[in-house]
Amino acid sequence: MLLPFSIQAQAGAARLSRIDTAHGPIDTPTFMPVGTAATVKAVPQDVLEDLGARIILGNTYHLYLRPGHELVRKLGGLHKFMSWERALLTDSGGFQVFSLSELRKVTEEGVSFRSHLDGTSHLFTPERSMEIQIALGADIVMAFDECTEHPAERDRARRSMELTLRWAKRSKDYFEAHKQETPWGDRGIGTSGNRDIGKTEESASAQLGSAQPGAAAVQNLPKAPALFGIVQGGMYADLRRESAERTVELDFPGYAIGGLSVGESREKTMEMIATALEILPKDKPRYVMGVGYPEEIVRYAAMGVDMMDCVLPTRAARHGLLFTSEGRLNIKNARFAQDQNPPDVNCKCRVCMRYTRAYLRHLFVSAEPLAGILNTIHNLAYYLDTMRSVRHAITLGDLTGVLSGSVSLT
RNA sequence: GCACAGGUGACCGAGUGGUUAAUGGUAGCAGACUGUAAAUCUGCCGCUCUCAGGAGCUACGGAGGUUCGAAUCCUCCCCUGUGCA
Repeated sequence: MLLPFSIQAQAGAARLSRIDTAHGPIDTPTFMPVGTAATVKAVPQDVLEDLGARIILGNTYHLYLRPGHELVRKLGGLHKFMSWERALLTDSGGFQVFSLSELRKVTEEGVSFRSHLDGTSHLFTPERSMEIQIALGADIVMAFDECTEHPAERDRARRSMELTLRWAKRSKDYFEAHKQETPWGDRGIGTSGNRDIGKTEESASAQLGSAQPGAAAVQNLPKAPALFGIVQGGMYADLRRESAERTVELDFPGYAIGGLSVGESREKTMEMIATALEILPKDKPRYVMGVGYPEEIVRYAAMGVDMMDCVLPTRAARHGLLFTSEGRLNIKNARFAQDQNPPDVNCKCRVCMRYTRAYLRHLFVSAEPLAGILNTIHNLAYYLDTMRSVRHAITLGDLTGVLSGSVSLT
């Protein structure tokens, strides 16, 4: 089995499920912190573990340029390199087609980038992206796609979608032929020497009475990574539908919806997600890439999305924006200078349990490195707790509380 | 006391006769951030009004003066730094 996916509870369209990877289980709906350059910026790996992150992202383009995927392979793969024994998903570089649009040229063959680091030229193709992601050793590999810009004319969105479909096929062909070449190979969970990697709070409680979570799970752990296809289609519902259908025909163990949150309205984002979800198989993980604000990810989870990632909690934290149960607060604002409350009075994270807004503001205003660290830890705690409360709500069969934002995060 | 060098908006610091309310930094105030070229970027930053296009006032140590016009030139005064007594 490439990527065991078991749905344990449902509430409306939302599903509580468990994905088993060679590097541990993932309870979904899940939020995946972004660790582009083999680090979730400002957060040590052990803290990510404590916060309950089961899977984080890495980036093909960035890690290929520095330190280089062959070096990472030589050093035992990305998990070992960065000392992260839980699951990893690598983005294919498709988003950089969008974000580095000034530095690249797209052809049928692939995308040639001029490195943002030193200006040198590099050709990324679906095959190359797969090779790099396999060398890095991701548990979940993303097909190489073209993240369509917004706005895009219908014809442009269609051509982009078609290109992504052709690249998806090439990605899959190369991936299937080489997926055994990961640095971790057939090394299972048993040899990782990791702590409690096999169990999660949800799976432990959901499987009461059964064998210890780890033992049963080890049986059918994947021996190779899984490749996800990506739905594109711009902001056109019929193209999204067609993209979803034709991507499903290629048959992947999981599907992503990409090309969203690129400038369109939130209503449009929802519409595109809903459209794709109608087509994507319900018995496989469904991942919306690059979203969103806390209210948004709750919303999408309620619609049946299983996985999401976003730089927002980490980047905004480094810029002084904190997400809390009472809304967003810009910690650098003068009104917090003497505020002795924790960042979020309803949050039990290590930052909120220990520090005041006044202190965090001082750190930020003083440009102390600790400001970004503490802010990021809180924001990730808030996101991960939010998803935890969503999962809990699914087991109770009622998402109205989390959707209205009135649910406690503990 | 003498000789140099200086005194510019909260601070540092350009400008040395006219598009100068005055370049830049810093500090301050606010905003943005969605598969990370982001610990980044943007706006405001003398005062008072404003139909938001502007209008009026006050400003370059102090007081006079020259000039159509002065932060910029002249005189005196005050203050700071360095050196010599």
